[in-house]
Amino acid sequence: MGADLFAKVVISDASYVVDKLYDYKIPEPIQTRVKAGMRVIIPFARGNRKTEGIVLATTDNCSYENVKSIETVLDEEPVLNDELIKLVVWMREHFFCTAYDAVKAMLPAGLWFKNEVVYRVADGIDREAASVAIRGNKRAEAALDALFSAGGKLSAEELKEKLEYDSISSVMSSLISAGVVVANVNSSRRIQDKLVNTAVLKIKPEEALQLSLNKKKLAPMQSEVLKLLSEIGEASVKEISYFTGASNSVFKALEKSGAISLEKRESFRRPEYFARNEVEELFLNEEQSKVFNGIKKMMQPDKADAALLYGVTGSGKTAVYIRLISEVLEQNKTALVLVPEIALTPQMVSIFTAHFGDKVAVLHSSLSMGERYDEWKRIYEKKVDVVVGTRSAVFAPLSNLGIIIVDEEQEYTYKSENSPRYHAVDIAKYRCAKNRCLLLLGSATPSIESMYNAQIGRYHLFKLENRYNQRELPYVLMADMKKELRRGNGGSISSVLYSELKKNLDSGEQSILFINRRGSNYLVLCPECGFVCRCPNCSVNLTYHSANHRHICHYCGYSEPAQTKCPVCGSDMRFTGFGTQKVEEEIISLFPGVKLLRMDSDIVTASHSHDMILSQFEREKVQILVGTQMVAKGLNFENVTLVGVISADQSLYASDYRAQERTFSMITQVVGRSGRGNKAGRAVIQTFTPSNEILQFAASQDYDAFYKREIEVRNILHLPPMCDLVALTATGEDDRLLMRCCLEMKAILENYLSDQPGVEVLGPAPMSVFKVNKRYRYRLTIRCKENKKIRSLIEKILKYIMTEKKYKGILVWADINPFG
DNA sequence: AGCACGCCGACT
DNA sequence: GTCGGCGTGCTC
Repeated sequence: MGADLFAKVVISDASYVVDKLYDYKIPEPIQTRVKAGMRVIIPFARGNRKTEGIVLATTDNCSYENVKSIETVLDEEPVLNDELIKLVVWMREHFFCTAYDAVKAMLPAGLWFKNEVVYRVADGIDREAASVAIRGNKRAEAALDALFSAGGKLSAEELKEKLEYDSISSVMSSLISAGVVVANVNSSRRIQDKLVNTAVLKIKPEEALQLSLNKKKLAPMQSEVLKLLSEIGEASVKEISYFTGASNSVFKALEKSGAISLEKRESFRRPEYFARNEVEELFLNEEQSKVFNGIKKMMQPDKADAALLYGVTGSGKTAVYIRLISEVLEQNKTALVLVPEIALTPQMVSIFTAHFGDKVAVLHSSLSMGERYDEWKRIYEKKVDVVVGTRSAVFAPLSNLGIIIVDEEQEYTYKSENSPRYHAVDIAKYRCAKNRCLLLLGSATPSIESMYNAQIGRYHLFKLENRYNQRELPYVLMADMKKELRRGNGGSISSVLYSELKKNLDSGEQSILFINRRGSNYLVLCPECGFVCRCPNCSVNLTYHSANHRHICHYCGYSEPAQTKCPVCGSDMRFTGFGTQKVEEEIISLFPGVKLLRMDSDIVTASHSHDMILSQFEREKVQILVGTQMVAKGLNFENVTLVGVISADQSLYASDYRAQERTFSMITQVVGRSGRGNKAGRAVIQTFTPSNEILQFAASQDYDAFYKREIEVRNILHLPPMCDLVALTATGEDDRLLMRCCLEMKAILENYLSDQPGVEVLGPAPMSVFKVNKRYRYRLTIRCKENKKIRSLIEKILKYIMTEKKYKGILVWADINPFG
């Protein structure tokens, strides 16, 4: 008898309140199989319902008396390594999520298990014997009827459907304890490993060649196949058939003769990227070389460090990244590159695949589940050294990390909006510290936080201040929309933008118009009585969508047929707003016959991808491209010499403290799209407040002045990076109860934090969209320097609200430094 | 959060 | 006796 072994397990469906480590005994027969990082099925709670969990550690002692045993092991190999297991625990404490929230963020969905409880009639029990055992319980009889009529076996889902009552668990557990029924868990994965039938040469290549030439002994097709295999050793049956025309019987015959064997080999589903055959030689200019050498010097073995690379748009940050990664690979280490949104930066992917070929894995949201899973597996199996991906790729199971690069680190897409509410840069920092490697943040407009860290010496700062090939920055014009209005132009195109567009149409150069708003938004209102169509579930106005002629709520998805008459006074309703569609219509009426393309979330669907629209724009020399956020990033077209920002104001005067920063960054990016070729670029920014300081800084592309002003504001108003803002958001259907709940949370916070200097609790404030899906939303904001004491207080408050009966129906969550 | 368990009243 | 409703407290 070996010594007892125990596992520390976290449970998949545990709520935040009961989420902790549970001890389970590892039964003797599976003791050698169970390792930390493997998922298991365990009995949990009083009903011993079969639950998925993951082993975080194994020990040889256990202080808990009534310890239960692991039932089955789901994985053959750990799916999380030691580093990621530690990260799970860290995330749980820092982001107020359950351990399994963190686990799920790390694993591709294709690897998740679907655990289905299946009930089966116990061996040797017939219908009569079952009745006797349960002595006439009506519900149990009904369940037995259903079970027997289905042939003795039903999943919990199927059984629930057949019975008229919801809670089958108590009935089923009584049947199980009566020995009439047994329950099993059927764990299946949504994505299976893809296996390909492969022909493998089993004799020496020379021998195979010899044999293939012996036409008397061998059928012609067999000889063809052997000849091919003598050159390449092995290939998939499908490929060989394609080249030779050989049928299945040919392979069977060859296998029988012992010349080849047919084996199932693992294959990887990979998306196709536009093949870029020529790998451009990377020449770094003097400035780039200096930066490259500086950063390279920071990459000392076994040294964690961080750097910020501030490089103006078009200064060639990517070339520096590539050279640094090559350097890392030479040291036999791996590299992780995060990008804000791959679909918007296809160029970036093609550059990386061109340079590192099959050594790169790409992870992003538009991959199919199978592709995503296989890319993950290639990383896990150490088949790749470089990973390029969006937010969740920060969890890529690369071992031996040498560098993590976060490109355009200020982008909001790095912050997760759902639990776990992490920021990819924070995770990257953690991983770099643990792996003792370099964190490199790159940006044309660094976040105020990162630049501050650079200023106080926490990050090394590197600058690329010149555009590649000394290209000039675009010349920026401001259009005063107030003046336009006074002159009687109520449209969305100012006279300045009009004349610049005209110039480009005449010279055959292309223009991009940027609308900082989603989709084809039209506010629907009555011009007579002022009635506005509003969502019945949320406190927002509905917008008109021409695609389906309906009014739609952008928060909950509610929609109704478009109304043409005002329901209050009967007048004709009017659509107003700066949607892409409206701008499109205006352009067409201003420039009849113009070639124009629109790009927004309505147009960009599965059938019309970004790539297709953009390549059409380039190929057909479309004169004007009108679009939302999508046109702001990464596009690189030589013939674009004019960019127009239709309205800078909505974004600039948004209510959160990051609005200025976001607007500056957005305008800088958009303006950078202009003049990427030999011709100089222009940009027009339309605004009602042309004297606004931030817009002035953006127009002159003066990041330093912008930073100086913004950090002063943050200092005076006590905002990040001078402190942290921890948000406690609560939602509920009962407005007054919700308010009471928030006030109690505030009182608890103030009471326990009174000894902490400089800590302040703000709110409760209604969220900018006060009501979503019939639920009201308030937020408390704690202004503090986040620390262990505050975190544990917040954890206690969350647990208290979640379990307190009087607050039934209220949901609360915490978010450190939320975006918006 | 589930969900078993225990207590209690109603009904056959 | 048996059924179902609801309050209580635990989850290795």
